[in-house]
Amino acid sequence: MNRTKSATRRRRGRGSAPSRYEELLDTATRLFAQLGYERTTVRIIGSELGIESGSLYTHIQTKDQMLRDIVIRIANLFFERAEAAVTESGSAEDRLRALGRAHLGILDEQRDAVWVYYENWRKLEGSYYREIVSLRKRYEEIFAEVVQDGIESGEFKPVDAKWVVVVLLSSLNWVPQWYSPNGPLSASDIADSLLNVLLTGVRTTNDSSTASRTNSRRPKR
Amino acid sequence: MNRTKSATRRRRGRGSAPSRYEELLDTATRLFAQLGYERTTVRIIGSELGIESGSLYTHIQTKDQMLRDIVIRIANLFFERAEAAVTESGSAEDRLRALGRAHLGILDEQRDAVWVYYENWRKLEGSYYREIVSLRKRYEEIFAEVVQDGIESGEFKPVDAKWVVVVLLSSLNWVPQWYSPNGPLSASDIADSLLNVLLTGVRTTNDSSTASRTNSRRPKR
Amino acid sequence: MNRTKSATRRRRGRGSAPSRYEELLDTATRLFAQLGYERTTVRIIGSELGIESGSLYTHIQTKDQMLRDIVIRIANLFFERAEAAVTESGSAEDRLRALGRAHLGILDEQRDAVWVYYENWRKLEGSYYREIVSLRKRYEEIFAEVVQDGIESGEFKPVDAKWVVVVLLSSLNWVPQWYSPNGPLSASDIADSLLNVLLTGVRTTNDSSTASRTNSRRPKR
Amino acid sequence: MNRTKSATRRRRGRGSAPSRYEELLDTATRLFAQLGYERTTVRIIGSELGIESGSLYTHIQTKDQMLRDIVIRIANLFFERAEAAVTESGSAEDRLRALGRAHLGILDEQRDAVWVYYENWRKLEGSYYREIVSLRKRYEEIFAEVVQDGIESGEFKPVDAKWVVVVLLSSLNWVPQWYSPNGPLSASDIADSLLNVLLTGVRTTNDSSTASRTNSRRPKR
DNA sequence: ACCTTCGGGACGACCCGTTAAT
DNA sequence: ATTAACGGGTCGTCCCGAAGGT
Repeated sequence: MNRTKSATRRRRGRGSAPSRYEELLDTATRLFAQLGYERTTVRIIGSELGIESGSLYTHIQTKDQMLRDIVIRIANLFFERAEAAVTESGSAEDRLRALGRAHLGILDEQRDAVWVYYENWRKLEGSYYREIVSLRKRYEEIFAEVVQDGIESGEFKPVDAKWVVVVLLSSLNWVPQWYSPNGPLSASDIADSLLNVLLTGVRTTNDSSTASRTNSRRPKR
Repeated sequence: MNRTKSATRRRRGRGSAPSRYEELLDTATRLFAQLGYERTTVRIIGSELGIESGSLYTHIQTKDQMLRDIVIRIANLFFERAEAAVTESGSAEDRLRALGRAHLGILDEQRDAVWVYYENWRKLEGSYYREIVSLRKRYEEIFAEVVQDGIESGEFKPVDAKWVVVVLLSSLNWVPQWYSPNGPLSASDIADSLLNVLLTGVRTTNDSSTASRTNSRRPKR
Repeated sequence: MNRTKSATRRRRGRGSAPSRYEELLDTATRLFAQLGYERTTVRIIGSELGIESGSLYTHIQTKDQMLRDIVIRIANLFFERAEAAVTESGSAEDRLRALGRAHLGILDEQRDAVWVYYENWRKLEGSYYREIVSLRKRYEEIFAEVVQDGIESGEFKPVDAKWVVVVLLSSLNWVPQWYSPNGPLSASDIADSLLNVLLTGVRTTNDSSTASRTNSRRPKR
Repeated sequence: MNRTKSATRRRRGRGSAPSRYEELLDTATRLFAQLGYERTTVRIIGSELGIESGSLYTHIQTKDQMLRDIVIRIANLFFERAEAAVTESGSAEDRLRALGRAHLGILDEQRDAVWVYYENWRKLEGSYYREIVSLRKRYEEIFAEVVQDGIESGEFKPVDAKWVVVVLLSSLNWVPQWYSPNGPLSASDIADSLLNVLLTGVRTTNDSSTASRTNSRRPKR
């Protein structure tokens, strides 16, 4: 309980008492992350909060409304932080790094909620699902534009922006799968390390013809 | 159903009729992938096969034993194919490309099973879970060794092999999230495109000092 | 709500403000009539009144005490009005018509409460149930006495008073099942129309022997 | 259990084994009649049948589907029997008596189901509700036509057919409220007694002017 | 060998009438 | 009058087993 409250407080800033619903949502988030949405019963959520499962329904409408709330909040947060990150002027590389740090910063702050988001967003129904799909698409476009900018300005090689975005977002999105918050690496460290690899590449010789060689043997879409 | 049966036959080769259990497993795999494990009831599986749910239990022990079977088979398959891929001699790059193609080739062949694997391996209990963890670890090591080889032979830059593996495996593992089998891209295409980005990098100038710069400014969480 | 309040005022007369309890009871009555007792939750009643369900319990003891109150009031009202109707002197027919008008007049004034009464009186427990049974019995006796009077005075045919009462009370009791207050018929109209049928009969020829004929042929079952 | 089975057998005739569903429906009917639909839980139904509540759902879809089934069957039965009753030729009176006997005959055969029908038909949803409304309307029309025939042939007085039907159907519909199957009266007895009252009337003098007198003295609401 | 029928028994989400603290 | 909760209920669904039919 202490943990829950302090987490809420941290997120919502000092002084403002977190509403009971926010506390429930925090607990639910943690449990959904630990056990999975389906395996987390309302009884478990209740007992974690020290109340009966029925009492939950003083504050929530349905279990899946909680999931929706968690998912939509995070999807919006990703989008907003990304927008904020690219408004800062700077080189394409700087902005890409800002995007990476913003992305993993959210993971750092809201680990459980992010995990719940990744695992469950496809389960949302109808309009909620479509809203998420749309947000995810616009999120990708923010990345793609930065890469495109870099290519056009000559800062980046004339690669296919799409594949760069795929590699970058894959790397970022996969982090929750292996990242342990107690490890020595901060979110920024990871973002920079991943970007270093992506930006620098691996091959010693700058044989840029290789790309076209391998790519050329398929007519492409 | 035709699709299911022929898929089974293809996989088992030699025209041998698939056992009833294999048919059940194929159907279950498809449903677990479509609906999720928890939302797939034994009644749904049965009705998809044209039998009652109770009749399933002539062939299986429990529902989660089916899941175990699917997951473990795929985990082993990934490992075996990777091992096979690196025994072929060749440059580090060639072997890395072979690993990528092998990885995505499995996705191509067994899309549903692979998805089920990704989504559910963490749910396995005790020794099964540990078996998977171990297989995944050894799988990563195969990748790491190739990268390390490349670095030592001078074929690759003296980067941190770990991060290269992270980026590569992330990119590969994330493919199921966006890959549509009806699209114009084959598994090999994708593997090569991803590797091109990784090997070549993005930045025009090879300012390798950037890495240390950005990494050094760590205040930490 | 306006409707409810004015209805209450009308019923209690003398301009005295209806107590809060009366307001609750009016709202509950309306909801019990619309949704049925079981389907009307205390939360619905509260929200209709603009308060929380818990706040209801400042005014009431239990939900079923409200039901009791509604039912008993109506049962008493039926009885009292019937008693008042027969004290007026007049022919048996006049008194029967007065009874009919009184009965349907209550329906007109307190449609919802009457409906609640009909639908739920059997659910009352123990002494409350017995009280209602007794009131209903005495109510019937008032009707039976008037019919008996009419027979003995020669105003009515020498029929079995019991069956006359059954037909009359059935007709009156069934009115709520089809009566719409917005229709063109007043309670008095209906009472008179029903009594006209009952008093006059349907058959053209006054073959009073028919009654015994049909009744006599039956040992049956 | 014995009671249930024999009741089923009686209705379905000898030899044909009643399906399990029919048995459940019989038990549910009895309980719905005794306790009311809302107060009859699936657990009670199960325990009455000697099985767990969950096992009920091998045979039924939902609790309210059982209610629907009971109600619709009875509504149809009323309609079919009425249609059969009027196809027999005879005087209007004969046909009216046949209708009355048919109506109460159903009550006699299926007391509980009829009661459940009366108490719950309004709770059916959407199309089911509309189906019942329609059946009830056509049922009334059968009665109205017979009365109209009687009037036109001169067998009945030139009264308003509508009110005759109201009185007759009210009397018949109200019977379940007071009828005890163990009493000395058969369904046919009751039907005939009610019809005697209705056909013969109560008033000694056949003063047919009364109707207009009483009706005219009210201007209407 | 394969399937059906019938069932067990636990548990799912959710809702009930009601109370205590404020 | 509110807010939060209780505690036991609701219907419905789950996975699984056993008996028996072919």
